[in-house]
Amino acid sequence: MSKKPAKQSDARQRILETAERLFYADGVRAVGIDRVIAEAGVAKMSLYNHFASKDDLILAVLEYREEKFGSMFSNWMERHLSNGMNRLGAFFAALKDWFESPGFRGCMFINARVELADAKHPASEFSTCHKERFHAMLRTIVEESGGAKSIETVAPAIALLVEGAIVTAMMTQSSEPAEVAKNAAWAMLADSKKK
Amino acid sequence: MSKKPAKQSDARQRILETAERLFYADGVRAVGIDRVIAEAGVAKMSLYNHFASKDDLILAVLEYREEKFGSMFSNWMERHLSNGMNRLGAFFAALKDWFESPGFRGCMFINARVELADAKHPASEFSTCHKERFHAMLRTIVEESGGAKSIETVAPAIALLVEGAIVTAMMTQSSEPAEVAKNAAWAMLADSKKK
DNA sequence: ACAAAAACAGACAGGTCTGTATATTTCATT
DNA sequence: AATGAAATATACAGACCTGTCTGTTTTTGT
Repeated sequence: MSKKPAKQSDARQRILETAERLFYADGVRAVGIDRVIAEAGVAKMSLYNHFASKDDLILAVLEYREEKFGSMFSNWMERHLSNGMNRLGAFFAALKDWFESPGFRGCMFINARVELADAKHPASEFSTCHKERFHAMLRTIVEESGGAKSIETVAPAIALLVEGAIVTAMMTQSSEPAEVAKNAAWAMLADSKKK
Repeated sequence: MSKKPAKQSDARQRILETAERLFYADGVRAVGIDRVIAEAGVAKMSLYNHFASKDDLILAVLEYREEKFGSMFSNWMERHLSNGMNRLGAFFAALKDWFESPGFRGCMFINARVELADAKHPASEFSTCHKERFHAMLRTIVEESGGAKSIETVAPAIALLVEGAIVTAMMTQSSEPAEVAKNAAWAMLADSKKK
């Protein structure tokens, strides 16, 4: 008995989605609470009932972003996988899809880390942890795609290529870095197999 | 006759140096004009006599930063070059020196681009141009260091490695990415020569 | 239908921000 | 010593920021 409330608050979800959109587009510092509640269509007290402070909201948004971005990226990859592409190829194709998606402005976790400046800020620490998880995922893809002997050196190098591609795509507003990174990663993998 | 003033304003230089330090450490949005003038020891009107607005100051600081960072990086490289290292090796050694320098917080131009969000902001456009210049310099180093046949593909890939290393070093507060990038760059160059 | 929880609206406090205005002081050159 | 440019100190306007407080209305579970 007793169906637990179970229905997560509606206002909370609207706040998260709106804040993610605004924070990503304009930056966590540039966007004020007033703008979030106005565009989310909620009362200020609703926000402060769900989140202790703006810093708390930023952290919650990043947690939400990790999930949403993860499934978005998975979807892109799935589409390429179902076209017969191998996993690493699908990864870089998805990377390109991301760079070309409307409103692309780089990696939200890097951006938050830069904007907050404080390495001890919970959102900063979460961002660093997200990068670890992202690189671990990339590493399994590399493992599965090429039987590289020296995975210990190849995977971190490919991670750098990907991070560099993200930043360069953001700076130049171009998806070309995805191609450059893909080709370099392939060459590295092929080279690693030869040895 | 008439020795032109010739002596560049003292206050202006103090403002630039102080603003560069604060903007780099805490971010251009987090640091207010009041803090800049307080730590520079100048009057507010002195700042607004030399710079039309804060946006104008940010741009001037980035121009100043490009020069200062360029000579700092050159000095690091020179030291390694005089130890018999080749140019690309010296580049990555200098990169590591930078990562380990006190107060390292990534690339100021990337950071400014992220914080300002607006791609049309003069400081954003300057940052993008700086990256072009930086990558052009890196390309000549790659050309001189290895007789890579396929410089057209190797140089941009190494640029991605470097950008990725900068961002990852900033996120993880570690200089290890410099090593990873160096080894990957060497492997790519060696591979390129084989063909 | 009723009581409790949640969301709403809106004012407000206290602080910070950029940029301006005003009036005084320092200082190099003549 | 006189003059004019530059730097100074300080106050202020107007906007924005986070977070709180006080009520009212809507929704929800029993």
